[in-house]
Amino acid sequence: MSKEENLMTSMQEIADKAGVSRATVSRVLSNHPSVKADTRKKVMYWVKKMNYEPNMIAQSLAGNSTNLIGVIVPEIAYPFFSEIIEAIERQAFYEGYSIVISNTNRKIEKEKNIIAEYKKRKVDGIIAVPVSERESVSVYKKISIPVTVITKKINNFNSIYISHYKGGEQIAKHFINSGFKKIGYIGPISNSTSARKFAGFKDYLKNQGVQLTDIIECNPPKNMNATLVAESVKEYISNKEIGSEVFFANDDISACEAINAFKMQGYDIPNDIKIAGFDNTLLAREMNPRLTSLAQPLEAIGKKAVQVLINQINYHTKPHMYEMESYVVERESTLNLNIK
Amino acid sequence: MSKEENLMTSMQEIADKAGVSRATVSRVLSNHPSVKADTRKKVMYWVKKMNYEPNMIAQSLAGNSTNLIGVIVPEIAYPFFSEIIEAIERQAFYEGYSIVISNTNRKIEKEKNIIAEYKKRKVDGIIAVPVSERESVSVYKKISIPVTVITKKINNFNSIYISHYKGGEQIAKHFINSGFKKIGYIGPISNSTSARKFAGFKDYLKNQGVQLTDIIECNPPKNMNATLVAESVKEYISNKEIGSEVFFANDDISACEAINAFKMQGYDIPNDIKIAGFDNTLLAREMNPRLTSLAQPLEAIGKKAVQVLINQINYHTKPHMYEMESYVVERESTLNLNIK
DNA sequence: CTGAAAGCGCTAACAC
DNA sequence: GTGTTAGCGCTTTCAG
Repeated sequence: MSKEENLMTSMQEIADKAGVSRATVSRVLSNHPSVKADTRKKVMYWVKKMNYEPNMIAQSLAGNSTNLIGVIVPEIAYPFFSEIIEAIERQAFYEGYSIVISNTNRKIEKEKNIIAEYKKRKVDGIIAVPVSERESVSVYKKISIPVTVITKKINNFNSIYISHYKGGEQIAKHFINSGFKKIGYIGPISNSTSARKFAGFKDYLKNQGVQLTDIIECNPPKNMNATLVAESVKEYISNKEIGSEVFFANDDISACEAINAFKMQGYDIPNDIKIAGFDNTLLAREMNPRLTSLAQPLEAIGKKAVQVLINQINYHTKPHMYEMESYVVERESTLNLNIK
Repeated sequence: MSKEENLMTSMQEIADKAGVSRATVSRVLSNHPSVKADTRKKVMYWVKKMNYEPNMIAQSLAGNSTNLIGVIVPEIAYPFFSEIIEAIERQAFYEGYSIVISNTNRKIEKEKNIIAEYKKRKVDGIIAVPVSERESVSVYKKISIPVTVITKKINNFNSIYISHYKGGEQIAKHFINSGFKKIGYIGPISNSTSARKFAGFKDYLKNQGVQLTDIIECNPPKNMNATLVAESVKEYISNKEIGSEVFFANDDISACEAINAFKMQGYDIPNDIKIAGFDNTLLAREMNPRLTSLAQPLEAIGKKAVQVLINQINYHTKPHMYEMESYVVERESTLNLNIK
């Protein structure tokens, strides 16, 4: 029990073995040019032999950088976010960073705690989906850590996002090009982000002289439990005849819920009613029928977020807005059988 | 530009303001009992006032603990894992730990890199879904970091898992109780984990005197892209008439793929063919029809994993096997309309 | 009960 | 080119 803990090979040991100073070992390891090839070789020999691995904690303390990126999302388990996270992890790993992740559950209090935690941990930067444009942002401003915002456009922050308005337009355009005349909408109509999809959708249709036949309003989902959507649909159906051939549901999960609700009332998808979703998550790919959905380039968003953040960390680049391109992925849920 | 970087309030500053030594501040902050109430108050006054936050990096270096848990999963974005991750995050946060996450993509090389990274980072412990029982485990053994394994049972490691064999049995039992006679299976029959589900399923049926009517073999999925399952199903159908009323698909994603394939061939689910999945992920809850599925208690697994790991970290507890209870969640995909 | 002092393992001027 | 010397910000004996 006496001589424990002396197991970690430290830089000093390498220095001793190689007959040089710690500084030289450090130089070799960080590829400092001014080291004689001979010395470098000697040091590397022992590094390999002793299987030396630098202690990142010590490096961080001395060097002022943790190579850690903090990631803040509302809900890790919603496929939309988990797919972005996967992309972030991939790029971060590639760039030599690790990621720490937390869930806000859309609670500003939790978000504040997370940020405080990340600050104490000295993460080099943060990639975040802010809970609230107002409250979150004021917190982000106070901390002196680079923050890159994703999926939302926030002034004075590096932001990587798609235009939800355009996304709505794209769906509308797709519907019209597919020959649909009677078009409906399922989702929130007033919550900020969701409402923008709706606005783009509605405006585009209006410009084309198309009136929305049905609007099934739902509250914005507070979490992945979207059963409210199914209920809204059911309630709507029981009060009113469906006049639409096709619906745009505000996100994939809502689309799934709506499909289930419609089916339960005897409607067949896509024969009686067609539906499109938004986000193009795993749900859209696996649903039956497979879901037409507006694809956000999740892989690209994650990758870009890391790149932009790292730039911000290293070069203090000025905030910039990166609007990514979205596109419609067509699948069976909106097959227009009349047209064919 | 001259006096940058002196912004962080350090412990020394608090000590100065409060007229005590750094040691005392440290004691106050770590709730050391032997501090006069008066002194404590004085120190806390300045801590609050200066908004002091300890530097965790320094704490880690001095104190030998990072309060970091490394999490290793095959695929962050598969709902099964992302739901566990969410549970892990919740519990870890509650216990004062942060989590760093990486994807192995089921590649042993990536896993080794991750472990090396975690080691350099001095994570206090690791929660892992090993890529391979043989190879991964030998790596885990070498590092001197507590490891808790989840979703698999590995000797000499704390393991939190369900019995896949029993899970298979439970599905079989459920089928029989539901009055099904002609039963089929879709999935791998030889890969380790998946094969155990199959074994339990098959054995239970056999004991009940039921022969499997159809076995649609698929390779174990190498990632979330399970289109191979749909192809296997299609191919099977084209060669052979389906003789089963109900199928057990090895996981939810396979069940979804199978449903899509069956539908494409004109079968209605659940009228013509019933299907059950495994894992009870988001997919099962949202699929149409909603999927009967064997539920792994994901929340419980994640929570337990954190608790067990922390115990292992603090008290060097001996490895223990924690077999969690699974259960069938019945939904529309296996509705037996003949029985009603 | 509190302070002084010795690190934790590494980096980065600054000398030689 | 390489070694010496200060730290980074905190914890923790050891005295007093």
